[in-house]
Amino acid sequence: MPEAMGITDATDESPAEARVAAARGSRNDHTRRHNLSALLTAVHYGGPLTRAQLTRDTGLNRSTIGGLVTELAELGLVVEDAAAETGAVGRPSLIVRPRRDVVALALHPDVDALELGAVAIDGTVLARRRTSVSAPPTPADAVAFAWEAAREVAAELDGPRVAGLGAAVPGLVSVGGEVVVDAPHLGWREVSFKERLAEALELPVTVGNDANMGLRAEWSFGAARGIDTVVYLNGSASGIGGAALVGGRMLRGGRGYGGEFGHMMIRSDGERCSCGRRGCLETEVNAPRLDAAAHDDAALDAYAETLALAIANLECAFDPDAVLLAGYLGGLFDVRRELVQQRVRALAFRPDAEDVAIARAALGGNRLLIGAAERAFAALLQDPAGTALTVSA
Amino acid sequence: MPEAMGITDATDESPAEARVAAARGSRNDHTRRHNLSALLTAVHYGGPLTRAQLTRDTGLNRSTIGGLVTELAELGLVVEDAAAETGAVGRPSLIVRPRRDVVALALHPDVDALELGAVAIDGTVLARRRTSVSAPPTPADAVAFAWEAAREVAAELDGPRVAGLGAAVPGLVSVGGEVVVDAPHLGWREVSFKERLAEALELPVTVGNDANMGLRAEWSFGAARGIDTVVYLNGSASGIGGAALVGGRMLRGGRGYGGEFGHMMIRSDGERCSCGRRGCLETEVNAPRLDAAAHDDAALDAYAETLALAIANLECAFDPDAVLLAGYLGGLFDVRRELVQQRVRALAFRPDAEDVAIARAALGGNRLLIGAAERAFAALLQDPAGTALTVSA
DNA sequence: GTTAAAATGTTCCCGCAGGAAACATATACC
DNA sequence: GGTATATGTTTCCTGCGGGAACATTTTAAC
Repeated sequence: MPEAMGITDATDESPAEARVAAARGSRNDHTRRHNLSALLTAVHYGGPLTRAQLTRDTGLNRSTIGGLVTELAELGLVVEDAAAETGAVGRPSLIVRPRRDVVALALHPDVDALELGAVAIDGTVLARRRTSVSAPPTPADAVAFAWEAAREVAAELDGPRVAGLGAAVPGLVSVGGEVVVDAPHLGWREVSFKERLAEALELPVTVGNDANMGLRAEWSFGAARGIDTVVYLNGSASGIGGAALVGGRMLRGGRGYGGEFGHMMIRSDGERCSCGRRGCLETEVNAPRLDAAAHDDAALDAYAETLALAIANLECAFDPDAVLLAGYLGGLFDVRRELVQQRVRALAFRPDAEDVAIARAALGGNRLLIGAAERAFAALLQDPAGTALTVSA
Repeated sequence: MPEAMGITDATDESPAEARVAAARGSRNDHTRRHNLSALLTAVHYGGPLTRAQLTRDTGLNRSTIGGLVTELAELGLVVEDAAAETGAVGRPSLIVRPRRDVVALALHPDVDALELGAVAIDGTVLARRRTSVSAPPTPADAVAFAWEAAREVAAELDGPRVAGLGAAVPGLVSVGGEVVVDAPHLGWREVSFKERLAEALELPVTVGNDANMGLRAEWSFGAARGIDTVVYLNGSASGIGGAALVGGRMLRGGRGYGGEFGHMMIRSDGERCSCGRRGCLETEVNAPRLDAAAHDDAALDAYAETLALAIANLECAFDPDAVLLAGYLGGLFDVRRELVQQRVRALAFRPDAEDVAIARAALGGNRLLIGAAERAFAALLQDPAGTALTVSA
């Protein structure tokens, strides 16, 4: 886990971490929880690891690692395999891997389809169900689909143990995920989606914005793996969704509405946007316009320039280590890669602009499922011994 | 410390917290360090607190608090006073207060002056030295001034114990504070300011951007006290400095150049900025222009409108709980308060825009000294027993 | 004034967590 | 087959916080 070393610690840059520390005393068993979490998290992100590797990574004692791994195995979260052929001198170390029958469900209600997946704790999508819909689904549609698809998926996987369900919703979600405040393309407003899903499925549910889920997935297993300062822009039929990771923390904002980069003003004389302002990025560069310009080089150049301006503005605010483009913005970047990079460098305010990697997102159609599942796994990863799994028959 | 409760925890929104957990095992004595830190931090931010209050706030046992407070007292960091008259039933609880002879030095080199202050661990500025300069000071000037002023201040305070020195520099500072990459108004480029200060003063030194230091101060003892999602804009002779607190974490960016909101594009047909782009906020609204418009209502209205547009853009990205304005932007806000608030609401993309408090920063001339000192205290607050103090005679 | 009640400080002992060392085991190399 | 090396396992130790019992200091009641 060398990438983890780059994260700034609390002393350095996080005043609030220090203040929150004042509010919570620490008991002795917190240590155990923390270390169990550390190990499960390590094999979650790092794939199968030997006990020896875990010992080195954590700095803990061999004997301590032994006890911790045994506890995780007894909890049914990991298995230990005999070592493979390594060719190294010495007793081969046991390989610790997460059990793939521990899964999270991921739900993605969108304008034209409903999709549910079961994702193993190692990040692989084990099963999925998808239904196209002619009209945007209502919350009730989505709950009913989730219930049915969850049953089918559980049967297909032969009784997985489910950590919870994560839902990626294209719209504004309140900061705790309780309420879908406004999902314009779905037509949802002030919907207690989390509660309704939890009641129907009898699972722990987390609901979040789709762009945040997408970035989470890319950070966990995709193009932003282990990079903790990232700006993410996703172009879809429902506009441009944005998200950012700031020093390893997901930008959410006070009410949960942060990261709406699609509505950053990019041309003060631009067209009026549905949000009431002028020249928002998603009004200037959107799917219909790009489709229309598919074979118009000059128009594509202009859109690339606009995208570059947006990226330069975001770099100015966030100074990210990576800018990730997904959806049709990823497509535009593919056909105007050089131009975008060159213009971003020219427009960049800061030195070392070439250090910022602009890249297309990697996970494709699995992105939202993986991200939402990641979100659902978070509680288990943080407290492996204290988080119950639901055996789904 | 009720304000601390609003901070989102790692499960909720901070994927990287989880991953870094994997990289560091926890030993048993980490608990002790954490709890010592919690207590010292509590009295640092919360002022004098009784042991009983600490017991309630931390959830720790009375006996544990007793041991911890005794250790902090033996370290010379706090003193225990007999209780004041409370009128409450029961044995009066001892009052724990930080010792005011524990100080941090704060240095602020600016275009027209050099300033150094000694700030006690309770946040009060105990002593200061200031020198006006006719030309921007060189790094050598600043180091020489710091050395001399530190000696004078130490003499005045009769041998304080110094946690370190923090410097607030108006310019880009690399992420670890090692290098002042570019401070255009000072004319500093690629200066190893931290190392030079540390060698001259023989103290632990931290160097940071002035806007970050300002926001840190406001978060600790000013208008953003305990608010963990904040956008900060400071207008000064050297342009507009920006900073942001994102979920309690200071926005710094991958190289330390984050938060440069002064160079956010605000008018695509605006004037060319020194950074090469057009219509940057600090080109559109700056000190000379505001001075010239001091008695021109229409011009002031226009500048207020531009400021509102910038705030709306920032709200769109950050969804802050508070927007803090300092320097001449605070002045503009004072004379066009209603207009700015009304225009921000009208331009806001999100619902509940009225929840966002726009306010003028509070700490005035002490802000940078307090912020830089806070930064210097951070190591001591995080590890009270493991951080040495320098006795300054 | 005396006594009771309440809140807090202090002391002593316990359980739990990780560390360290000794020992056991499994591989490669000679 | 013996040795060096790396790792798993066992045992004992230290350190930390919790809890109970006791001591102390105040207010309230009579």
